[in-house]
Amino acid sequence: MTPSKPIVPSAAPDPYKERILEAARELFTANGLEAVNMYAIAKRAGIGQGSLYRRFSDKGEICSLLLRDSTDRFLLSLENELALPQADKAALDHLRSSISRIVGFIEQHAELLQLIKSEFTGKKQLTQFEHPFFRRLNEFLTQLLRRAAAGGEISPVDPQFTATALIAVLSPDLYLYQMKQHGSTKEQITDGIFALFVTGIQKGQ
Amino acid sequence: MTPSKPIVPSAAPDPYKERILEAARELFTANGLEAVNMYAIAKRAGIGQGSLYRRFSDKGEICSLLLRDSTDRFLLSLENELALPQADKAALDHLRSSISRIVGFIEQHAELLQLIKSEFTGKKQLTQFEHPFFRRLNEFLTQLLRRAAAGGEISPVDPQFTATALIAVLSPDLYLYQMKQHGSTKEQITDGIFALFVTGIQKGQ
DNA sequence: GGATTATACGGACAATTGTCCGCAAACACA
DNA sequence: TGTGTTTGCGGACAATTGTCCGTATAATCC
Repeated sequence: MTPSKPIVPSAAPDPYKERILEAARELFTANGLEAVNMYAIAKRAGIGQGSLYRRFSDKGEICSLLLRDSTDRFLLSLENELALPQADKAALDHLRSSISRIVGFIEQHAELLQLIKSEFTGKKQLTQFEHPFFRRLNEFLTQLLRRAAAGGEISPVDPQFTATALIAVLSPDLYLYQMKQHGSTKEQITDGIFALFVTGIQKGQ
Repeated sequence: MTPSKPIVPSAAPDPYKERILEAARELFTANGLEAVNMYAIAKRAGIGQGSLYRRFSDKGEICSLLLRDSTDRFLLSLENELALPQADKAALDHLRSSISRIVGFIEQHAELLQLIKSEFTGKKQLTQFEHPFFRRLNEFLTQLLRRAAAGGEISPVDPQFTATALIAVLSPDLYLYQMKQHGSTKEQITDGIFALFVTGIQKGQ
């Protein structure tokens, strides 16, 4: 039994992955996302294309992992709040503040998220909603909506569908479109979402 | 001056386009959308790849044109209703029935629309909202929402943003996801959208 | 009507993606 | 330590996309 790897699996899970991510990060920051291809990443990492594709089937997966730290921290911070004891009737306020934070996150990483999404939906026959990030976000939002429903805060909507619809509206695609085509600000977009997904489903009034 | 072409420009705008669309249609129905590539379409149409790419930069554009008849007829029928004299306070009902019809259309052409969308957003730096079909749908929905706002039927939301959000929710992506992952029916999806985009923005109650 | 310019066809070619397999290093077992 | 097995590296290669340019045909102009 070799004590180098089996004992601490997190210490060196795959040295190649690190080198690939390092190479990708360097090339991305130097040339932009679009200008970098898989061959160049393999070359830069000093490995063969086969070894690269064995780990990442496309650029989107590399970007996903580059964002992994950020997304994990972000999702965890959302999820942790969910575990805290809440005052009654606070779920909708909680939803409102979560949406604000999510829009902020989308804004911060719009370009990378957009590429991840297009690669993810392009190859594979998948929808954006099946990506781990959106899947986890969906679970979070569904739970929040269920809580609001249980507390009688909202009219009887389907929490699962509403969460998915909310994610569709929170997608980087819509964000980038509103910015580019209509010069919307982050605040305008957030308010627009509030109107539909907070005020709109609020019970009474 | 040759009297063959200039006089009736609609008679033979581009004989090649017809042959390409014909070839594509045949190959698509025979082998499915995914299995057909641009080279095969050019070969089948009996032309060079250059001539094909001069007219269609990718498969998505070919699909767009294959759907063109359907989309045109559909959008025109929506738009024509808008021109009809309406009773006051009918805009929201009109929106409701339009949503139903749009969901039906999405359902009918989900696969093609999905491919059009992914090609359109993949190459080019465009969002789905910039595709002519969604652009026109957006204008239609915006106008309907403006009318509802003018009639005091809805709370003061931004019609333009709300229309875009509605389109995000009406995208084939969400439709296919709900069907595949949650076994939703067309009716459940339609009801979910009604709750957010009709009942939700309705004024009073 | 002969010369010049414009148009556009189509296949060769470059670029990129993704796969496959020969080969070598690591491992397992006796 | 020798032998058989497994793993996985990496580059050659196939597949596909998209571009480019030599060339033929049509239009325009003396």
